[in-house]
Amino acid sequence: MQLKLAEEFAEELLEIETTIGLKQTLEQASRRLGFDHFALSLEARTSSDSNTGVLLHDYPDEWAKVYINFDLAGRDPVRRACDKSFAGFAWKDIERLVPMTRGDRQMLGVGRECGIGDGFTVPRHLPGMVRGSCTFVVRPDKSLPRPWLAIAELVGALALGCALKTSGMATRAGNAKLSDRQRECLLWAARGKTASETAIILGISAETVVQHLKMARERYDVHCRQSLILSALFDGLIGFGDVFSWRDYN
Amino acid sequence: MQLKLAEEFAEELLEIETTIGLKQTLEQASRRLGFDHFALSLEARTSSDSNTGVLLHDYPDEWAKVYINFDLAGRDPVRRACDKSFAGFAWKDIERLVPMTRGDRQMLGVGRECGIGDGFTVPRHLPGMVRGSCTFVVRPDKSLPRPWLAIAELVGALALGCALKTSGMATRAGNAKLSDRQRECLLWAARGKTASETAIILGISAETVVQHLKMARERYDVHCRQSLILSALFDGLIGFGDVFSWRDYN
DNA sequence: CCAGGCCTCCCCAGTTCTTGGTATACCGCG
DNA sequence: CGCGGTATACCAAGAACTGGGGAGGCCTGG
Repeated sequence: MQLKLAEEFAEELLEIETTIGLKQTLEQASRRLGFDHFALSLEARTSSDSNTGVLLHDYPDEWAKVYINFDLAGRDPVRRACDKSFAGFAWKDIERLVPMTRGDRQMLGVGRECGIGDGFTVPRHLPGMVRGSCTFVVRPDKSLPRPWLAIAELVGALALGCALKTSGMATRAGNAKLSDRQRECLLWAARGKTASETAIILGISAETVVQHLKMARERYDVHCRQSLILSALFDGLIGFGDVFSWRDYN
Repeated sequence: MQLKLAEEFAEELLEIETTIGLKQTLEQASRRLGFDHFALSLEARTSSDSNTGVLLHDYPDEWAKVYINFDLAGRDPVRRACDKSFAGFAWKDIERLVPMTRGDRQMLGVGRECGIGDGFTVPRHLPGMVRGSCTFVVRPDKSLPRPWLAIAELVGALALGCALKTSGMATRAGNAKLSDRQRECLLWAARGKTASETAIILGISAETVVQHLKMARERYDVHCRQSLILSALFDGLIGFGDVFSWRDYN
């Protein structure tokens, strides 16, 4: 019964092309799940110039103004909790995830005065790329619709995926630009190995490793190792897991 | 009906205290959802110490051996796709997320010969801390149980959260921090600039840039530029947006 | 069958990184 | 006030990387 609702939204979300459409769909979804407000934010992992994010919400104007004018984002405990949880969490349970200061509680109190009661936030991260969250909120006089939280989690995740797609931040996978051997050399380079070390690991000549990396740089049209690794990483030709988890073994 | 099953698991997972208990629960869950195998992995991003990772699975021995002995982790497209998706994905759809080489396809073929057919992987990241995934797999002669994937997503996320708690990684201290200047130099390095180019851009001596990068490497306990950039990128100290969107301007 | 891609190996000249130092100056904290 | 952190600057040796060549063998698709 409830899952069907989720599937409906899933189908809807797959067809959405614009952020406006996404907003409307989320608005409807949050109501049908028993919430009063929603908010979706997607931030590109850039520290400088910004403008590459997505922010959709139907919070009361009052609260939005307060939030922006006082730069509350920097001290928002919900945001901090997003960095600590794999799954969606109720705001009531935030203290189990991160320590709360008096100021934090005060901030939530101000929220309540603006019509923001308890909330359920679905956090998602893609390393090096984006941080996102999708939140569903009830008014202060209501409590969270427990039976629907699992569905909210699914809807939130789908909505975030949709936002990622429509925002253009996601790269659609093209064809692999590198040969298998080239990628292998690149992977060891990303793991911090020098050409000669890689040569020993792969059992080939150091010159060959250099050659593979040379060709790889040429294909990506970059002239240094760092850029090569970053490009391949961004393309998905290598992954953080490939690089770091290896490190744990030695 | 299906959601009830998920709630049951949720309750079970909340009470689990040991990784062994988690393994048993996941084993049961995967069967009841219509899968033949499962695998859960949680990797901490520690630069040096402690083996704080978690790896639980009930894959055929044969496949596990092949995977480890041939270092297939380095060319596993599933792992790479984990860095590109907010939500769970079927292996069949991986090509939409990351490019696949011939070697990748070959690898999946070997998997099939070992009894690993299609799979559904739930990826989760906490920036700067851990990356995890929970995978459910069917035998080569079967196809994924479509109606249960949403439930699998929920169960996977809960299991990852449980693993995070029991592994004790959740509380570990944060990551290395860099000074502003160090980060700035690092950023230009990530953009492919040499030390002397960066020096001109920042209006300081090339030697100073070298010094900043030297200190940054020290803090991250890495000995080369590539690793420094990757670490900072994974920790969210810099982002792809910082590197690539800059590139678009010039 | 042949062209083209891939993998392998080699040479060289020039540039850049890495690592080990030393040094001055500023600032905040206890 | 000293201590630690930060930012700046310099030197030198050795390792590593980059960009320019050339060359043979294997396999695959047209």
